[in-house]
Amino acid sequence: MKENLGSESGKNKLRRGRETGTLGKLVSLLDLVALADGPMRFTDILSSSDQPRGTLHRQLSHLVEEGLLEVDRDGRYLIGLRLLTFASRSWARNEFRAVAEPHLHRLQEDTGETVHLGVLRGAEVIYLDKVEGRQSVRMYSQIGNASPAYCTGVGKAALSALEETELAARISGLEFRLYTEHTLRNVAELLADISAARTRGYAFDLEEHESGICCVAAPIRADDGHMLAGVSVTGPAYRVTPQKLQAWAPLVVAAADSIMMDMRNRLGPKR
Amino acid sequence: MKENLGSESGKNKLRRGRETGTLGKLVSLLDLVALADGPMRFTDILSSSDQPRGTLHRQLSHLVEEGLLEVDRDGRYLIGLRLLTFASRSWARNEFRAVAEPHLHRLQEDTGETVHLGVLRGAEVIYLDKVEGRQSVRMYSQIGNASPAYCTGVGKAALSALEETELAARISGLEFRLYTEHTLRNVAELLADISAARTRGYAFDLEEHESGICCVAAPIRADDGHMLAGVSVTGPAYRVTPQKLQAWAPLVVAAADSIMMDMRNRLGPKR
DNA sequence: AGGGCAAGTTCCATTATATGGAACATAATT
DNA sequence: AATTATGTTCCATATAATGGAACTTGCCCT
Repeated sequence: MKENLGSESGKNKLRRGRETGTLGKLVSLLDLVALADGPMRFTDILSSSDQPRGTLHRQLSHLVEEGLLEVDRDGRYLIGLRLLTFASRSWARNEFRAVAEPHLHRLQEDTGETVHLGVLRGAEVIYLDKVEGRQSVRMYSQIGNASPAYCTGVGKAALSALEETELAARISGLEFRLYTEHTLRNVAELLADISAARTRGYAFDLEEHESGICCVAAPIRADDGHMLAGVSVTGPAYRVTPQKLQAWAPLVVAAADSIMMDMRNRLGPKR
Repeated sequence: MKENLGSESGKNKLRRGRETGTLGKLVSLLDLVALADGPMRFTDILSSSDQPRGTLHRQLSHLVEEGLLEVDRDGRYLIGLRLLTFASRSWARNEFRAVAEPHLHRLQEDTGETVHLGVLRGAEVIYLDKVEGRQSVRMYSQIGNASPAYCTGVGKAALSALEETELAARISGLEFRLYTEHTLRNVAELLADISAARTRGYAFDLEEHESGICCVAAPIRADDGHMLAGVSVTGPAYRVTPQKLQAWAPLVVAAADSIMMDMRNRLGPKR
């Protein structure tokens, strides 16, 4: 019933990509529930997925049994706390994050604004850390969040570290959602912006993702380019002028380079 | 209502409780990798799980394909960032956490010490939120972390809100690991402590989980007792004397009650 | 170097597991 | 009370997972 097409020997990069059998279907369900605005009833899920009722019911039961989903007292499904526990460990033991942390704090102190660390996954940025000035409120708001690379400073900075061909492959067929009136509209605009960022060595986000929010970001090439990431300084447009962003750029680039160096020299018991 | 014990005609070979088929095995793998101290090589996993090589290889490949695991450049496996993204959404949309947040901040301001919010899952506490005073460093350190209920203030407070029979069921057969010299040693000691907490209305943790760390915690009964949780104020023993803990107790209880009330009155479109 | 050995990957017949249609239950609505 | 929407269980069948073995690859050792 599924995509059994696709050939034999050789890596088939199907557009549907995933060929992970049972797991793929279950993860799709997790995704569905995670992306919903709130708890979902059985029927909501039934109509959004194309599984028959019996099948869906068992799949959900298994996910609940494993703690990946939970059922509230009204019988509605939501993402389970077990995932939070998994993520907690993942984050706490993340070497890159740990190496970067002191540099993020220094950058925060030097600029007084919020500092972000994010890694590139495909054409998305996943935020790994965030250091704010005064208020520690909303601490988790960004961490773990995945945003399109084309409209974020960290994303564009990371993209600018890619080879031309690799870059083209990643952003081809991208859908450009207009978050604000300044959001880039298509591949051409994005390529131009990235090209500029590449020659400068850093990227800007001028209210492209969220109105009133600007940032300057620098790329981080870690693990021989196997991992691409970025660090940024972000603030409200009324306070963070283009001149300030420009002035901060060297600091951001320096922080990114320091992180890269530390990653290279990290104490490896192995390797 | 869950527990579909062995039962009918099916032949269950494995004694292992969960009967979630393929998913159960994959989640066990996730657990294995998540709990490891660092990245695991294929062989490490092979020897820790009892799967044959071919099988394990495919399972890991599927997990990687879905982003639940990742492979570093040395071919070692670690927990994938995709889980962080799932968790991020789970956390951001968690109604209980959102309702509690303002109360946590007020409690933090009133006491000047760190405030925790945790929910009870089985005999474990999963920390949902944390509000610190000055330093916002280590922000994630607790969130998502799962700790035994018997040695944490939040855990014992939540346990004290259980019915006797339910309580007995949850803590029977518990293994008591001695984290410090003050950690409770067995069910009897735990029951006595919980009994005292129940009459008081709040629980203490006097360096039972971590040396030099004390706290006072109150239980939160939400969703008609369907969900049990707790809120606590924590600090270093040299600064947080038993007298101070005692003095804070009413504040903590008040915060817990306020959260409970807010949960009851939350704007429910449904139900 | 090259021989030996461990680590990692692929293959495919067999078997276990997931599937999905339909019957069965339960709650909501009139 | 009847009707509809919603949730749950059952079981023959189709599908996907299994695991033994063959096959690479990379590393260490004399």
